[in-house]
Formats: sequence, structure tokens, C-alpha cells
Amino acid sequence: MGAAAQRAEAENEEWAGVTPDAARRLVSAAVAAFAERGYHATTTRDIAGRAGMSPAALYIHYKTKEELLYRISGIGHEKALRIMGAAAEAEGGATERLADAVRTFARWHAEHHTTARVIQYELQALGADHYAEIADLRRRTDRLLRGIIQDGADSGEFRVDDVPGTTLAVLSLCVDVARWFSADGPRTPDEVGALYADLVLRMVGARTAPATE
Amino acid sequence: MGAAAQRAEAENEEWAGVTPDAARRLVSAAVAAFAERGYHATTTRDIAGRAGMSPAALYIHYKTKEELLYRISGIGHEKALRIMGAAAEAEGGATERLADAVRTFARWHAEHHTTARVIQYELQALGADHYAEIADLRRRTDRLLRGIIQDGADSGEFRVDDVPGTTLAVLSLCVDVARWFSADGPRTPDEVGALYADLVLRMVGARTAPATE
DNA sequence: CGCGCCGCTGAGCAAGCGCTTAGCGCCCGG
DNA sequence: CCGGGCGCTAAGCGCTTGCTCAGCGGCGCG
Repeated sequence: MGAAAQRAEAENEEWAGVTPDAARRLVSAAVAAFAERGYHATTTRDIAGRAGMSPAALYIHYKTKEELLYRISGIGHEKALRIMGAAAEAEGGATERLADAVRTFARWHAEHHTTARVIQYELQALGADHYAEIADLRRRTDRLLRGIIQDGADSGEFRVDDVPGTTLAVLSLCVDVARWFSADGPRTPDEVGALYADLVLRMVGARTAPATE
Repeated sequence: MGAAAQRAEAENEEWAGVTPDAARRLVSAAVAAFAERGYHATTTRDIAGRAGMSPAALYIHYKTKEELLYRISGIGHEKALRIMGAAAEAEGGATERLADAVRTFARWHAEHHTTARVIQYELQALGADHYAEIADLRRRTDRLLRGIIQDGADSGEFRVDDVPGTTLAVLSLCVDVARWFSADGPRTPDEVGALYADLVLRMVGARTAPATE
């Protein structure tokens, strides 16, 4: 199997929960197109074409183009929330949990940078109702991360002056990976995760340096 | 003068170098529209309307809508490069220069967040030639920041394992301010600059804590 | 006072947009 | 072997888009 085919298969697996097959192919095609050109520059003909169908077929599975973006955003943000939740609720001290959160969160944004780009940078194209739903998922992700950092500050593991500000910065750092990351670049998603975990532990003034590996 | 009028005046001053007046009003209107809805979702009628003219007037001053974006991008990136250059070439140790660079760079992205949003997140809408020109300005900004961090690493002021990676993260952090910053939010641009300078000095393991103010 | 020029407008063109509809062919239960 | 329904397509509708162009008005100069 070629590299391109492998990538296509991996992208398809990401949307395994979407059925039937035609709907999944449409989601996969839309993510690729939205990430490449942006939501507004992408036409329904382009999405349908990438999925190997006629433009009209799109409307059997989704009411509008915006609903496609909404579905993508929902699934993507739920995945991001689950990643943050797993780290936040894990056993261990704040240092380990923060390192794990940043490592996995940043790595996901690198590995799935096309999906991440869409869900992080095309939000404004959502309708007001859909935006509100997604904004709630984002607030919950923020709250989980803030909880870890607050724990570390309370226990004395971290030295942070401004917990909400630092949380915002950490989240911003991880999210922005989706903007600059390229699969052709010099860094693997694992390396980005490791680098970012290290940088963030320094940002919060964690007392014990983690194993640099 | 009302707050809205004051903001409008401040936005207009930002483009003082653009003449004649009608061309400046168009740039100002385009920045506002592009930042609010994105380049592709903004119509020439919308831009002209905000500038108080008919759609046709736009084409007396700019050949295409894309040229407007190019002009905005060029001026904005040159400003960003100048900010970074001023900090990089200043007297003083790497710690002071890095703190100054991050403080002013992040503050600019907060204060001029509409302009910054356009130049940082609408790049893909540029034509290939124009994109290449802008990409060069961005590389030069990156190189200046990397120089400061490298200096600190060489002199022993900083402890950084991965200079290009850390540079990328610092730049990413500052740039992403444009995405989340809101004038209605709890933080002033000065506060963002101060917070970010502090966080970045920790990221590079600067030995001496700077004056917290 | 009148004339030319220049910034601008009103009207509109071709193209492409999101989305709809009528109908085709294949698959499956009887 | 047939008939109904479902996933899909070809065609195209109404509208908006970026952009054009003929001509108007008012200001400066002679």
C-alpha cells in the first residue's frame, strides 16, 4: 500500500463512527477540502467530487454544507475533550497529568492536523446555534486543563501567577499546532508532543523535570 | 468622541501610510470585514459599503479583492518584522531582548488583533506570487527570534534543548493571540504582553527572573 | 465663466454558488 | 419473476459573486 493510500485509510478510520459509508466518505472529503482551502472557498461540488459522487448526493446525507461542518466540529471537539479528560482524570500528580495532557493533546493536533485545522479555524462559519453547542465543548476542555494547573498551583508543584492566563496560553499553544504542522516537516507528532510537554512544564514552573527520555 | 469613534480613528491611523483617503478607508473597511467573516465570506459590496462607496469604486484603487488582502498582509507583516527587529537589535542580554521581543510582539497581536487575524489566518487566500513574498517576511521574523534564543543558549543565559522548536513554539504562542484576543475580554494588550514575556522566559529556562512589571 | 479631468456611481454581465427535483437503475422481499 | 423503494444522477433554478463600463458631477485652471 502506498503512503497516500495509507494516509487515506487512516483518515477514514478517524470517522469510523459515521455511517453509512457514503456519509463517511463525504465527511472525509469535506475535512480534506475545508483544511486545504477553508470552508467558504470549498464548494459542494468539490466535496462531492472528492467523495466520488455527484453534488446532489451530498444532500441525501446532510441537509446543508454547514451541517457537514457542524458534524465534523462536533466529532472533533468531542475527541479533543476526551483526550483532555483522560489526562485530567488519570492517577498521579499534577506534573504527570499536565505533561500527559499536553503531550497527547498537542500530538493529536499534529497527527490529525487537517481535522484540527477545520475544527479550530473554521468555527466562525457555523450557525449561531451550532456554534453555541461547540463553544460549550471548548469551555469544558478549558476547564479540565485549568483544573490540572490549579491542582499543581495549590499543591505547590507549580509556580503560576495567573492560572486562567497560563491555561489559555497552554491551550493556545497546543491548538496552534494545527496551523503550522505539516506531515512533510521535520517533526513527527510524537516529537511535537514531547517538546510541548517539556515547554509547558517549564511554563508552570514544575519543580521536578520529567524524564527527557 | 464615543468609544466606537475612537476605535475607528485608531484603526485609521494604523493605515496612515495608505493614500489617497479613499484607498485608506477601503483598507480599513476590508480589514474589519476580513477579520470578522474571513476573506472568502467577505464580498466586495460589503467592503465598499463599509467604506461608504459603491462597489465599483473599489476597483479604481485596487485591481482585485486579492490585491487588497495582499496590501494588508504586506503592511502588517512589515510592521511585525520591524517590531521583532527592534527587539533583536537592541542593546542588552538575550534575556532582556527576548522579554522585549515577546512583550511587544504579543502586545501588538492583541492591540491590533483584527489586522493580525487577517495577516495570520487569511494567508492561504493570497495568490502564489504574493504568498511567496509574504512567506519571506515571515521567515525573516522567525530568523530574528531564533537569533535571540540562540544567543541566550550560547551564552548560557538560557537552557534550551531544541532552538528551532522553541522558536516555533514562541512565535506560535504570540501569533495565536490574534485568534482569541477580544477587546471586551478581561485582559489588556499590556497585560497579555507581560504575561507572555514571563511565560516565555520560563520556557527558555532564563536564569534571572525579570522584573515582574 | 466654461471646459476638461478625475473620482465615483448605477446598471449589469458572465460565471459559479448552494441547493432542488424528476427520474433512473439496482437490490431485495415475496 | 416481479414490484417497490432507496441511493444516486443529470439537469437546472434562483441568486450572488467578482468585476466592468458608460456616463455623471463637481472642482481647479485658464
